[in-house]
Amino acid sequence: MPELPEVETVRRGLHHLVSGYRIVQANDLHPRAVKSESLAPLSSLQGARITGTGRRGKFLWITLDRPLVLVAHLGMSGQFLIAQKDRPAAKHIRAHFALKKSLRKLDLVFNDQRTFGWLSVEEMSDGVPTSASHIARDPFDPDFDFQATVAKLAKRNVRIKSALLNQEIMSGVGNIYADEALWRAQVHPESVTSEMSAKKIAAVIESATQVMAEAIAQGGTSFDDLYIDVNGESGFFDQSLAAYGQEDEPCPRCGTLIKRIVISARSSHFCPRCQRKKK
DNA sequence: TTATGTGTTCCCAA
DNA sequence: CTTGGGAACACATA
Repeated sequence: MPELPEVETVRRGLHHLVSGYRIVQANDLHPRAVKSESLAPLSSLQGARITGTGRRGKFLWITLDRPLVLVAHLGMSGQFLIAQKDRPAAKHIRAHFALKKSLRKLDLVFNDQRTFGWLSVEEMSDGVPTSASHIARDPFDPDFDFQATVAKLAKRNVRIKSALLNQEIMSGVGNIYADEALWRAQVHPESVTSEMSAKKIAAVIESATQVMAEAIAQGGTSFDDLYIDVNGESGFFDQSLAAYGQEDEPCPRCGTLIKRIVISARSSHFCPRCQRKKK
């Protein structure tokens, strides 16, 4: 399931490959492919030219030469793929776009095994599509307010792991990068935010930003071919994971075996020696 | 057959 | 009204 680094990898790929192309044809191929709140069906985008891309947290959008955007959320398994002859056809295609730029033609598909992802046609409001208006800025947003985010976390009464997954406090972090950020900051995932020092909270945000920046540089994390970019390529950050998915493997910092616990129905991986609740 | 999964939203209780 | 926790959503794989 794509988190910010994977969504950003997809956005960059799309930006590079489809900017300037005109949507010749657009069709949804599954009843849940397009959000019910969508202002219009995908077919209404026929004739529009793609001018660029945008992202906040895990929400992604394609801008057009009209006052509407095509918004996408990849959910747990959504993919944008450029069809290529030498690649087997994707098995869960939910939407298809035929694109054209002078004599060049491209087929862009939205593929999604688990159908938690969606597309929708929306208006922009305050710099983001309406469906993302409740999503907090991510740490790569030029207007991200670091101190305000520390303060917001400090007054919550939740476990830090849950707070990191809350996209209304700070967006972009999912289960993988939450575990990695906490490992780097040496914070126990069950530490309660209101009991943490501002310095510790700041360290967690800094670690999250740093680990996501490194992951973007590696093209994201791919465990299997569920996460791949628009060209079908996997990212390499899985080789750099210190905690996530490393149950019973030695902590890269101290050698203690990484432990797995469940916090609000999600797996959390941490080092029981260097991530203590009291610190 | 059962457990698990990179996410979000909705419902309920405090 | 606000906040936090858990279930639900759907499908594939181990």
